[in-house]
Amino acid sequence: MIARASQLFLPTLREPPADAEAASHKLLVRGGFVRQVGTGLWTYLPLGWRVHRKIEQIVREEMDGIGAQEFLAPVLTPVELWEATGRDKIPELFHLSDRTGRRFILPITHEETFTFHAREIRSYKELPQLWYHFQTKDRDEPRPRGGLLRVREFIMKDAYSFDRDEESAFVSFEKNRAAYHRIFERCGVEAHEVRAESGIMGGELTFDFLAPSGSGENTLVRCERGDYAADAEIAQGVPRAPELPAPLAAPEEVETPGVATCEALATFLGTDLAATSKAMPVTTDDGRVVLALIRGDDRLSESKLLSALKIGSRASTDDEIRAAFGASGGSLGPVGYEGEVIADLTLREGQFVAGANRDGFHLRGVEAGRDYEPEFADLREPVDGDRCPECGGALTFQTAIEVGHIFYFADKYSSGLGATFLDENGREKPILGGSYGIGPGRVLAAVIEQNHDADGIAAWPESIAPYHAHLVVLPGADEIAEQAAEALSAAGRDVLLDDRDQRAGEKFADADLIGCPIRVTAGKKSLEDGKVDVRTRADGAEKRLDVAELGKEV
RNA sequence: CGGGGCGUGGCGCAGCCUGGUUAGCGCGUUGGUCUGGGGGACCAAAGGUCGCGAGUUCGAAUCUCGCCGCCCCGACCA
Repeated sequence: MIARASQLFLPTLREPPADAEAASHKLLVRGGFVRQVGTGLWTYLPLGWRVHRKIEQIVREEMDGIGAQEFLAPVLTPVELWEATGRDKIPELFHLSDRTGRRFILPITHEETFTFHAREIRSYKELPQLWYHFQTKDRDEPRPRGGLLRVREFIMKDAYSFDRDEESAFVSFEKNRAAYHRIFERCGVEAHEVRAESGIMGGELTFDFLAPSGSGENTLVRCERGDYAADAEIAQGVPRAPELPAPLAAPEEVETPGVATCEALATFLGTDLAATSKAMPVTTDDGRVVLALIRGDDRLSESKLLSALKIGSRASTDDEIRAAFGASGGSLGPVGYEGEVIADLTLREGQFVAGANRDGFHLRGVEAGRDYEPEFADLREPVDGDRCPECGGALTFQTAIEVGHIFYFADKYSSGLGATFLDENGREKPILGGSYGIGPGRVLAAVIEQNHDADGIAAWPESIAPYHAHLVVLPGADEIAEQAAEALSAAGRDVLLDDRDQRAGEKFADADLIGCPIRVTAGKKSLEDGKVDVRTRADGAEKRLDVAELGKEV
């Protein structure tokens, strides 16, 4: 097809909006792909919507390819469905009422609605089922940010699988997982599957797809050799080995006046910082004071602590610490502490310096299992310099965007909503479910984050480009430009024919900005030899081609 | 929700501290002339409740208070 720029609403800007920071945010606005309506609320302009739709189509083809059936469920949802699963308390939900006072919510995902429909499934003979739709999600986000990176309203492709047993559910899960890899591949976005945080729930099977990006809210940790990838919130890096002093037969108290941090302690004693331990008392939501113990050179990962304790917690107050330990922060340690101690795995072997629970004193030679009995868990934040837990290779850290998420949740929704089936033996069982989400808008933003330069988007992958070719028409070359456009269009290419009455420089700048994979220029030179210049946006390679060859060559 | 910042023609900004003629500048827009392969030049023009509301004052874009909106950091994130 051929679109004429002179007739499009294509408001490109020379300067990025003052409040934009993320590259994708700046370029999407400058290139006339999107415009902001309010915080976290965006309109896709025609150019942006074309990209969105192309991404949708790829997702649709891959979902259909694994036997998924496309639905369309409503946004406005009776609150009773959400009360049935207990999710009506989620703070991100928008609530509203109709004129008679009936209450509704705007869904953040559609598990309830699809499980509601799954109640029509009566027999094991109707299973498995895999359903999906593209539908608007609304979320009362505490802080939308970064243009399209985190928004309050967006379209998501969400799919729901319904199976009779775990074995079957696992097959459904694997199908979706494989489809996701194909989707990101086809969209030209680099995305890595990582095991995601299971949080307090635990036991659930969940993977994120993270796209490395200049801006984002996740940190992707990967092994340089490609055999390990995880979100930093759960990644298990292997830290360097500490230089431990000669072991002692029993802990030995040393006076450490005025030493309040591990750094000061290591300096004072002349030991390796990694040979000290850091005591971080936390108070759980149910009021217990738990001593979290990590190596002196590490930072406590709050997400890992949450997973380990299976309950929320906060740093204990000075008063709570004094009451529990009889000492103040800076001199705390596990030895002699009556409460729970949860220690990082790095402290399992060896002797470390720890607080003595006596102000101004520490203990040398403290050994887990001998001097205190902790529960062990992975509690440390991985850091640059850690080694791969699989192979010992170097780990790299990259900020990333979560572009997809797959989740197996068993009967979590079907039990609340009463979605059951009868098996061969006539026994009623809960249907087992999983959900699979992709945000096309985030994919779109991720592609730009991964493909841009000083001039603009460099370039859209062929598969999702708003147009395949940006045809720059210079004065006098209208006729040959039309022929070139026809040739490209006949070959199945989408053509943006830039027939605006603008300077050459502006058209070239806009072409670079918008980032179609190739730029075709018809100008004065074309009038002499009937050829046009074809330039590849990604690498700047340029060649002159006969109009007749265009369809074949490009 | 805590911290920081911003709000002035379509876009990007100055003016505010130290109140005082018709509120400026660049880009863009409209008309015109010349131009024409990397955001060209010149001429003319249109376009602004200075976020909203109170207050102080003879007088408020400017000072005070309140509210709203937007951005960034943090908390949070099914």
